[in-house]
Amino acid sequence: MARTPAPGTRRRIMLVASRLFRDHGVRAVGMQQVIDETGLGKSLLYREFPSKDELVAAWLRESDEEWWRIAEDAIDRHTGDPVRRLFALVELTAESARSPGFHGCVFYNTSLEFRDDDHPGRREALAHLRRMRDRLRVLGMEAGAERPDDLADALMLVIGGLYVSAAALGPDGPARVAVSTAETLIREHCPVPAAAGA
Amino acid sequence: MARTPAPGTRRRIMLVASRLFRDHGVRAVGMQQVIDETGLGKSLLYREFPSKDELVAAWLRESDEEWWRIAEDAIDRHTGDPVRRLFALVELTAESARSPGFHGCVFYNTSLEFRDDDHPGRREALAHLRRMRDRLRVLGMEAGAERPDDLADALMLVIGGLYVSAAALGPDGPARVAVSTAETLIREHCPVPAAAGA
DNA sequence: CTGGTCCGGGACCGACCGGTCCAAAAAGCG
DNA sequence: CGCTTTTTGGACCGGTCGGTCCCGGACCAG
Repeated sequence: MARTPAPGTRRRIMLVASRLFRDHGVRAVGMQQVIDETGLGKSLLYREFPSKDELVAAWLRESDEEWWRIAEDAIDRHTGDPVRRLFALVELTAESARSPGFHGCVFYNTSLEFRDDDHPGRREALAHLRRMRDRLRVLGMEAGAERPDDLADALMLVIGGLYVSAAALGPDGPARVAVSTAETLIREHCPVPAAAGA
Repeated sequence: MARTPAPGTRRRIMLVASRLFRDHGVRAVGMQQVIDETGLGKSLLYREFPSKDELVAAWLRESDEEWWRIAEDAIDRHTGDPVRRLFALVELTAESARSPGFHGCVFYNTSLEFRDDDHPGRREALAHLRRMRDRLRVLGMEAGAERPDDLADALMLVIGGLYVSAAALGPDGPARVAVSTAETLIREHCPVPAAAGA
């Protein structure tokens, strides 16, 4: 008998593919390149992922899961302060955009690379973006925003703008005011809880 | 002798290339496709544009020029009202993002497709984005913003977010609050000119 | 008509694309 | 050891990429 169909294989592929897709974009990376950099065989990759499209989709699915693991953790560090919980999500994106070789949000980027709604990668990307929007809306509601939908969408704009402008013009571009801009918008949308005095 | 090296040729190529690149992205469009849809010969295209990279760069250069023609015109429709002049630029981008097959800002998109700083297309794209930032800063200054740089960058975020989110989630996504968000930010940054009374 | 210019577009180039197949090597097991 | 299973990685498939070359026809001036 045989077993051990190599447990770490899938993770190894995903690690390499993730780095390549993130740094260079999906269309700019060939499957041969992924294979070469994993050191694995071609058949092994195509057994794990039946096609490039599926690899892309799986990559975004895992990226989404990882994002929410990190994000919910960051949010949970501010239990009891609903405004800061909302704010944490913006801070997290701003922080990620400050990393050296940053080239934008993989979800936005992939949705732009594949404009056919049937593409599995695009579908995963859009699903993530909708989840972001929803999460912001709920957090905005809990923060007491008068119009949580509007606040969530406004923050989505700031976050999206932060991503693309940091990718294009770097962290010293418009991205530098992202956090303070979000702060302004949150304050505008949330009635002051009469902090200490009034 | 000979002449008439076909005067409208360049424009015809540019028209087709522009539509294809805008709608499908640069990497998704082959030169053969451009040639086929122009109805022109292969040799003619490569005489006018020595390579695809140069065609892309020329496309963005012309798109930039066209943008500023339209934008300055929109701005000039509000002479004497510096706040509305600033606002006009945001309204214009919001309007363009509402067109049916909208797939984002060609400058942001192309800069994301080509991440090598030596790529001529990327260079043109980034140059345009810097011009946007500068123009917003000057308009912000003229509108009496306390910190024109910060206002310009905040508006860049809103505009960038508007583009990507409209491309991904459509005009009913976060893009719908772009104009009102920009309004909020402009008001926040510009000391009220004591409208009528005070 | 003749001579010359311009142009459409197919042949072709080497390279790479995503993907399939398979032979040989490697690794696990008794 | 030998047997089985896994794995490697190259050969190969048809197709497309950007780009070059060039043939034949259209066009025009004389």
